[in-house]
Amino acid sequence: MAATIRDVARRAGVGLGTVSRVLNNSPLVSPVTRKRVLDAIAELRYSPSQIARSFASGKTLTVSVIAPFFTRPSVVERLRGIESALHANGYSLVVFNVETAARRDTCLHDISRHDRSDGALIISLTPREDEILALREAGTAVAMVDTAAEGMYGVRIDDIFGGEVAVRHLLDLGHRRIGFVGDSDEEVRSFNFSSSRDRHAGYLRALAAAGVAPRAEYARYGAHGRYDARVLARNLLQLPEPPTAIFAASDTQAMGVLEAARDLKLRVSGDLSVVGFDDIDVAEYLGLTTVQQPLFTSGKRGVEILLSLLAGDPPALQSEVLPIALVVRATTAPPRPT
Amino acid sequence: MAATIRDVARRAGVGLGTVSRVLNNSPLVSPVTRKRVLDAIAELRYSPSQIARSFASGKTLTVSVIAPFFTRPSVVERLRGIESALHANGYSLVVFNVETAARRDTCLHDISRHDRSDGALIISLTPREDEILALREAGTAVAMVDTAAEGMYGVRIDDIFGGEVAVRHLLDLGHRRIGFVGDSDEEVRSFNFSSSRDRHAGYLRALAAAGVAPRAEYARYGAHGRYDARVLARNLLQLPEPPTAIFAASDTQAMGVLEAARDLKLRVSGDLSVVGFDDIDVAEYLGLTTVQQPLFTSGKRGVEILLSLLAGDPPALQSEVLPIALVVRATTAPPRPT
DNA sequence: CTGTTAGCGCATTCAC
DNA sequence: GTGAATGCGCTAACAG
Repeated sequence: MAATIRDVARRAGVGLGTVSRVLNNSPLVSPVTRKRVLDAIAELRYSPSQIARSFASGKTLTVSVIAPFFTRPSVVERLRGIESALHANGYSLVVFNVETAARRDTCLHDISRHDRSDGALIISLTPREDEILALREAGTAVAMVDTAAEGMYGVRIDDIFGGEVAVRHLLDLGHRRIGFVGDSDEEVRSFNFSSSRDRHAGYLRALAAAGVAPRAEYARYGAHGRYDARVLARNLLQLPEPPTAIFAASDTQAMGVLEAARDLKLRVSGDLSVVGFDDIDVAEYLGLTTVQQPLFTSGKRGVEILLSLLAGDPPALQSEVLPIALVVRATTAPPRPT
Repeated sequence: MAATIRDVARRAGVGLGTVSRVLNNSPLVSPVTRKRVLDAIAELRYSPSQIARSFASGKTLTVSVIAPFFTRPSVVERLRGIESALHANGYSLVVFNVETAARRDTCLHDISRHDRSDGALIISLTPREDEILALREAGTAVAMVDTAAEGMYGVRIDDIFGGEVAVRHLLDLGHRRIGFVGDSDEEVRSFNFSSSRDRHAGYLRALAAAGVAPRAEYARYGAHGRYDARVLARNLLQLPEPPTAIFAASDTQAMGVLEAARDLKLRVSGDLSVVGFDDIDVAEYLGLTTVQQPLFTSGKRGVEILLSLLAGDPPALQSEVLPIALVVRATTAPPRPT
């Protein structure tokens, strides 16, 4: 039914290879021949079979991306950067949404059978050592976005520093009783996320630098999302000596904190200061003070790194670190004088 | 480097076709032979080449989805439903993000070369007649999500009814001066979106049913998103006789309306009632009254429809209509007595 | 510059 | 039940 390259060759009265050359923009074709071929292609409404092409060339012009919870605004924005860069380079994007630990493992395993795609992008998930080994052994081209791992190329931010910046801001405002709401250990472990943990480390570091002793009861962990964060924050705020400020490991969790404040009729920033992380779209709407990171750019850079890997010239830096910035809005202020 | 089916055959001491049969779970293989083959596969760590497989079989086990502005929360949620259903059926998902009219056209055109994928899902975009023709001619399997078009299968909601429900709610509360904020004609035209237009039609219908004469100056259109909606709503609210309620064509635009109210120090719902559409995640956070539609389900159903199409037994209904529901929250109340 | 050839790895006929 | 043979449509390497 559909015309093949052979039909075109016959129609144009040329060899099969010549058509192929025209298709691939080889310079080794005389203008007249090229035109004849192009005419035949147009007349036959020929369109080359991508699968056959991939099969013969070994290249699929497709990249897989493994995205945990791809509905999270921060992930979506990274994906947008990825899709955009990929499309600009003629690549297609196949998406794997990881919402369970089991799927995390199978996805990470499957990409080593580098077959359906030329390479993979891994968002936020850190491969374990054995997985890294398998990937390397299989020779799969991989770029990591928002994480780093031994010997892997990628782009990320300094989450520890980010946490530090957020908490230092609160300290500078005069807060001393500062809470933290982040991802549960279980979640961190089963997916091997690192950002919440690192941001917590930054929180501790900032406290230490200011000579403020951390209190165990001020750090709470739950499933990512508004709902858990809301409960955790409520608990925090009902402590005998509640924190005057809370640093949430993400803007989404910060929203839960804001809800908790609302629940308890606390005024933000009067009674409670809140800092988030990511600067997702709604943060501005909410007037949320947060740590901004270049989400779109991270996806874009991830693609660029992957493409250089595929092209055979790895980037100079293994792990590129993107800049972050504190965005001060309306949810932070000095604590109420006691 | 990687083992092929031939290696496995040799290793197992069987013919090449037998291995293929084992791979495809053909019953025409004796248990002992099957075991021998499976052992060889395991020993060689063989994994069949998907491209070769697709090439030989003509099936790619991949579905393309064309999503306009896939960062919009409503679209993301549909995508999640799509990814989930696709994965459950062993299909991969390749995503095309459409953010310009030009890309809309090329994407819609490209899927007719049904080659890289077995079929396509089109979200929210309505193909024009010539595009439908091309799709049909090419024999591409397509399911539409959130739109409908002559002769195409798909799943959607009744947006006109949805608009009507929203506005009737406002009328029931006693509002008579009701504004509308929706997508600009230009946007609607270049992408061929239909939902905003339909919801506006529902708005008019509800007004008519209540015997309220529509006022041209009460309907404003701009680019989708908070920013334009905010400006439009501000204009609306600064009219000599401003509306007491505004129906926004989407929750995102409703957020812009809420911002406008904040700008003008109007209290929602005291001074102004607001209704959105979609019931995206933040709607609950905002206490936004809105029209809920089954986003995840729409994606899931879209996939199911597409798969039946691919399986050769088209669904009974061409265009399935999903239910919607008014969710009354805190942004609507009776108008202030005059 | 151009035509011809040999596979890419597998599914799918066929004979046996 | 099983093995061998053909071809999917194209690219790449080779002669010319």
